[in-house]
Amino acid sequence: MIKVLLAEDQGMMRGALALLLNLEDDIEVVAQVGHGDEVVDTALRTRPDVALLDIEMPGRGGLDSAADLRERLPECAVLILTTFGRPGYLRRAMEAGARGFLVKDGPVEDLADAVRRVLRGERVIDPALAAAALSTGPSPLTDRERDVLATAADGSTISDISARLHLSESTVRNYLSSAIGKTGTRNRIEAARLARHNGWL
Amino acid sequence: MIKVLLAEDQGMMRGALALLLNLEDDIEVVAQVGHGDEVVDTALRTRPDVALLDIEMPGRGGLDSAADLRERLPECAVLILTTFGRPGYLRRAMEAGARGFLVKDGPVEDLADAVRRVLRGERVIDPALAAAALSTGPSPLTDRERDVLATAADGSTISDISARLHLSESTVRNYLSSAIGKTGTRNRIEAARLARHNGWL
DNA sequence: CCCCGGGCGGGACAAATGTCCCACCCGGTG
DNA sequence: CACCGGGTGGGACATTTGTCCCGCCCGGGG
Repeated sequence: MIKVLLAEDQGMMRGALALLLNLEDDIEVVAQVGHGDEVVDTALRTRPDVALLDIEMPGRGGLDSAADLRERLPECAVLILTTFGRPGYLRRAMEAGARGFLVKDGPVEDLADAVRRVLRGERVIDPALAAAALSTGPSPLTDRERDVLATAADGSTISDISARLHLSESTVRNYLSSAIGKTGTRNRIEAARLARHNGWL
Repeated sequence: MIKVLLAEDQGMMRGALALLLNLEDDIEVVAQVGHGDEVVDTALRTRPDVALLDIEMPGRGGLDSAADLRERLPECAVLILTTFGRPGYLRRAMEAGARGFLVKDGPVEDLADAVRRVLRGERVIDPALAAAALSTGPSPLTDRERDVLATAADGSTISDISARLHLSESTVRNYLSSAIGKTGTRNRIEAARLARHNGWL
């Protein structure tokens, strides 16, 4: 029996997936969590063979949780399940030691299959997605540029950002300008959108 | 046997929900579509008792499809199922003649229950959501303000917007300024975010 | 008939944004 | 040691954005 931990914040999705996996007679969902902060604790308690992690979760995200699990429970295979096949997400998932990366667009049948395959040690990745990730390349942004861009994304002004990040307004300007330049966009909004689309935030 | 049409673009979600509903012994999913444009045609062909519609779908969205169904197949009850409980969505859903409005956050058990209840003629709406929709009020934006704000949301400059909407730059400026004023925000980014959050776009 | 709101546009102005310089500090690397 | 990239800031400047006027046209309601 394959023991699975399911981490997904959307209740209906979580419940439906759990039900679906439990229908398989070699799979058992031993734990469900709806918040990123509960992943590691629950995993340590329930010792799953596979952790199925959503990326966009409140609290500690799926990618960070994956890295945590890698460290605290290395025998547990991590399978990322996400809405968005962003290149940067895939890259970070691999760096965090995930064994598989599944997008929610695909057919349900893929899911149980992917669980079995990561447990056998296989890597489960959509080839088209892998190609996209490689062709997009890694993020060109430095840490600070990423911070500033992420903070700017909600409509904050320069002075808002400088206050929140404890930087001078000049510095914020410079980082924004440089992020805009590196992303080849025309203003902070386009830059933030592109960075988000590529999974760089 | 309750015949259900399921419209949802995310493959895994659609499959899981269909499977879940089919487990109920008084419910049968007679059709599944992953694109808004197929809703009405499929409904006319399969004559479902209840249409379960996602709002964010490629092609014709769930709200527009709901209105279409109301007209073309009035005996079919519409149940909206959405990720975001935006006040404006709920308002528009009701105006489009939907009989229920469910958010995907809730427990799976709610789903089959909601299907049965809308079929009995009941209205299924989360009371907290209804209160939020009423307290938020209807959109203060005029049609043009909405168009301009929606076009501005992706980082377009004034001249981009004016070109795309066949308006002069002055007019675009004026609409943006007025939308910013009405939303009580400080710039187009905040205005667009607030409008989107409230389901006004 | 008058008024009002909405669509459309012009002009002038202030504020915010984006660009391109400059400078300094620091840690790592050849 | 010299160099380089990253983090941090300043200053000057052009462009864009946002605001507040103004005007015109139209249709609907009192």
